[in-house]
Amino acid sequence: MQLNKLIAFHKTVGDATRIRILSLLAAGPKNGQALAGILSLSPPTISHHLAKLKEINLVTDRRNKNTIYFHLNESVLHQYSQSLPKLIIGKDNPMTMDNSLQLEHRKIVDNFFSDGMLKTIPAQRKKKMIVLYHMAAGLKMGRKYTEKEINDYITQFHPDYATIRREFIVSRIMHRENAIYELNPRELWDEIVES
Amino acid sequence: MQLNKLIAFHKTVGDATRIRILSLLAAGPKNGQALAGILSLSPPTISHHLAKLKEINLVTDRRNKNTIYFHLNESVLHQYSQSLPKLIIGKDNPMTMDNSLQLEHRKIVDNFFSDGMLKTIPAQRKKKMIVLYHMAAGLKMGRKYTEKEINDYITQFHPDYATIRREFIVSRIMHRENAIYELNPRELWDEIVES
DNA sequence: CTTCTAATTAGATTACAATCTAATTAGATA
DNA sequence: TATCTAATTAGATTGTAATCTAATTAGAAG
Repeated sequence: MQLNKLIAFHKTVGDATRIRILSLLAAGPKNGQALAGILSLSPPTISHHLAKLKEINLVTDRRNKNTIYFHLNESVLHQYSQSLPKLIIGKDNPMTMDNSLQLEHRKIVDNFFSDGMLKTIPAQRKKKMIVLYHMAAGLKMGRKYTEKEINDYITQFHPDYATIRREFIVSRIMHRENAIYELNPRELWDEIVES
Repeated sequence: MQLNKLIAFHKTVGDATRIRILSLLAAGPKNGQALAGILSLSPPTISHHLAKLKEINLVTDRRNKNTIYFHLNESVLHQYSQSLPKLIIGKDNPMTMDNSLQLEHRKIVDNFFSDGMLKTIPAQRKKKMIVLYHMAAGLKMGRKYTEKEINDYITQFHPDYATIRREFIVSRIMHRENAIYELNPRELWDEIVES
């Protein structure tokens, strides 16, 4: 799947009329005039859109007597939909936080935690980051937390919630806005932990 | 995820320049001038594209001194990429059947299909089974099909519908009774493909 | 408070895309 | 062959979007 076709796919599909056509075809093949009627558009306009959809093989046509029926090609839809993340970041599945825990990370976590409690805050930057990362894994991306909620959450790992809460901010794992706390996007974390 | 945002996503991402920006940001955060330099575009043009990417939250920005670093938000990319098939055909995975496509199956399918069309019918039994299995995934379990419907359906993958229709029968993916075609129960398939 | 740097906004240009009406084509059927 | 139907092509109009230069803003740093 090369770049140009993938861009063409997204451009083609980034149009309300064409999305409506695809939705209609998903229910079964239809001919041009039927589509024109349902969508209140002229036959040439439908022809125009179908031509674009056919260009990328999202739609195929089959004639029966005088009428041409247009069919949705579902597998092309799936193929293209899955290709963009693959192209941009080299994979198609979001990895979960714990998937990124390599053996080394696991060791460090085992060393610094006992029965789930953080024994001491690591002095080494990298180890500290891994430990913070581990604790933050239980917070929900996109959720907003009050300061009290954060404090309560942190005390499940360590009594000194103030220090650790501060570390979450300075390490840029979280940010605070008007006393509301929230996780930063995942990709930012990676950059931090790798560094 | 509502329609308008999804269309906006595809429109936004259906542009070569923005794809290049996203690819660059996937390697790590960059500031505007860096992007302008790499892409040989003016800073206002970069600003324009980044504004569109920020509108749909694909990109976030964070200031450090005088420089603003732009970050890719991977999870948004995944979310949107998976939403289109869900919207159009009511699910995001190619059929329950295709869920069983392991990596190996995926590779074979990618090899034998190009833009949804079957390039050649595999000679190896196992590969042929996987390819047939893939094509049959768009048929509905329990539904009865006329021969013409089956022919029409198959031509979306390959012009030689007669051969493939016969393969469906001999492989026991489908059966025919009084010129009516119907899928065999799933559990029969598994046994066939694994064997 | 002035100056520097990076980013954005304003405004213009150019290219492309959605839609229409009118004309044309491709097959089917009589 | 003549005619009918559905689809496409031609050509015009209108709207949107990519890109540039020039002017402006937002912070940082002296």
